[in-house]
Amino acid sequence: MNTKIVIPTSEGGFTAHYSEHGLARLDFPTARPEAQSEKEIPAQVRRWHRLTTDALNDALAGRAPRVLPPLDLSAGTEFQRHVWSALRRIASGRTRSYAEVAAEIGKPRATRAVGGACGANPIPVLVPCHRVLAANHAIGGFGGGLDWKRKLLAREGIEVR
DNA sequence: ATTTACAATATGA
DNA sequence: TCATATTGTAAAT
Repeated sequence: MNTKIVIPTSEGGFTAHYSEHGLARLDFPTARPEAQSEKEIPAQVRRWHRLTTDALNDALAGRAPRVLPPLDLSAGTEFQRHVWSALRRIASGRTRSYAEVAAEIGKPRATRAVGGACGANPIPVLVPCHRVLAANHAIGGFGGGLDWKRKLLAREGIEVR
């Protein structure tokens, strides 16, 4: 049972997908606005959605969200969930290298695999995959588009060469 | 069932 | 500077 709701922000309309366990996915604004499935939005989802909206707007303003909705990461593999929880520990305005993230989850040689997990991250911004840079502080890549990564980093006051 | 490509990086030539 | 081994996934073959 899924619910899909668009979140208007200063950067465009993000699309939030909720499962029965919480926020399952967050998509960057698409050029063409998707049809919004209204139907009946469960009261619980609406509560989560308010938290998501607040958290997203805080994040886009360069502030650390004070509260996050429950995240449903059951879609990922065990390795990916480890990476994602490591990402959520990165403080706003701070960065890590792919190698550091790999070391943190106990697999220091899986740096490239970490890149793969970041690319599979279903909840960008709130799971701060954009705070992961290459070891030399180069920007690396970004699945949602490098422009987004630069913008998000700039909002947090992080300089990239 | 194998091979390839990825948002990497350390190492050795 | 360039080639390569390493690691987890997904996609292509």
